Amino acid sequence: MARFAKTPSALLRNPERTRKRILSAALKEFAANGFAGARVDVIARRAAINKRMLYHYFGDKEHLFREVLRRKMAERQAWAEGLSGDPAESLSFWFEAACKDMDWIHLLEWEALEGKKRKVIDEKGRRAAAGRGLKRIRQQQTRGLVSTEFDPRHVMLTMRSLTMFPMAFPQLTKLIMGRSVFDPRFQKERKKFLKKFAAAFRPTGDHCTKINFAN
Amino acid sequence: MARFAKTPSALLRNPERTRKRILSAALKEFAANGFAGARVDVIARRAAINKRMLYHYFGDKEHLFREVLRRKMAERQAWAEGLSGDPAESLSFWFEAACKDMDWIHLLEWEALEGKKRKVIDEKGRRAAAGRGLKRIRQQQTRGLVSTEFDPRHVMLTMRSLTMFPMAFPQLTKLIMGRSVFDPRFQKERKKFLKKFAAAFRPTGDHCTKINFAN
DNA sequence: GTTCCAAGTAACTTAATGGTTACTTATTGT
DNA sequence: ACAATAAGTAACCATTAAGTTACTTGGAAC
Repeated sequence: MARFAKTPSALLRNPERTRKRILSAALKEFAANGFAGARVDVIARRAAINKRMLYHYFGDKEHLFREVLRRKMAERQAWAEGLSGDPAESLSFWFEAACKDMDWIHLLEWEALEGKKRKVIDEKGRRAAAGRGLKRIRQQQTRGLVSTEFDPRHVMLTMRSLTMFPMAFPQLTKLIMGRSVFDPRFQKERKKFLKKFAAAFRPTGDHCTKINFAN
Repeated sequence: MARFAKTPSALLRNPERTRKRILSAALKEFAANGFAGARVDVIARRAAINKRMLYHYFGDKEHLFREVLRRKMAERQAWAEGLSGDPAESLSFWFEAACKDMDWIHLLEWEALEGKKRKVIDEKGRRAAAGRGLKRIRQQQTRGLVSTEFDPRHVMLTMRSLTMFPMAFPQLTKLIMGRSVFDPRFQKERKKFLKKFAAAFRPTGDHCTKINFAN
């Protein structure tokens, strides 16, 4: 039962460590190359494990892929729950999140491109998460922070668009902005822009009253 | 010189037709599967030509890919020049364009994901096209149709985001909207939303005067 | 009409890659 | 102590897919 000191833990068998190594290597590889482009041997090499172990733990490439996605999904969903739903805040938050976690953006992008065959992963959970997001937007509408002119679904889709697009299409962003999407100056400017632009979601009717009300 | 009627043209040698067949089959295959995922044999089969001809005309897979991209780029750039730069109009136009030409969206998406190694195709031409777009936006600013509060580059990036995102991430759109991105109802609703939302770009300050002016 | 090159075909080579076989070694429950 | 099982390794296999070799044929120029 007890593990003796003479056995240097780094060299001994350690299923947990092996699993983790495989998963994190796989995340990088799948994010960088998609499912079809990912190389099982590369994952094994980067995880510093024998390729056979990968099949031992995960069955095959497909299952490994799904497991990687599942974990990212869960991480991300949890990550999002603390949000108020105020556009100005949400936009900044999600934009920053996208900047910090390119792997996530890439996985979604690969899913969009390769996923026509494969069924959507964790559809139930994601639909539920989307539902909670919509609810938060509706709350903001009743509080007068988001215009009731807009369908909450369209608001949400729009916010996703604004926050994810630059990282999803870095080459277009570079062409338009003249700066790399990773350039901190771009990120700062963009955040500032989004803050201003968030006003677009606020109630602003034909009558001046609403504007004054919003502030 | 003269071609005789007895030779049924469909069966005879015809370099032009062969090239075109290869290119259009390649477009479909690359758009659907990216560079790494595309299968040369599939392209050949779909083009109803011998695989060897593909190498005869285009050298290798890589060159064929670049040629396909180049052509789409050119087509698309030409396609865009007739635009005024008015947000309401542009948003509708580009959104509709995205709906109608999913291949284009996909190619850009593949470029974003796979293009880290490969250098950007036709960078000069695209940068120039972007520059012309920015100019149009600046014109709209001086005409008072777009707020001078916003950096034209950010306006452009925002407009691209709004118009391309749903098609680029159909699975997210489906999760949020509850409808397929191909559902005509979605497309119609979205166009209506974008039309309203275009107001976000119009000048609208802290003073009521501008709102009245905008309408 | 004969020569010559582009257009076209079929069969092959080579390398990569997902997955497996057959084996050894550590750990653990009894 | 000792099966039984889980963790781990190395070499192998089957398939696939990009690219080639070696060849034939149409047709335009002279």
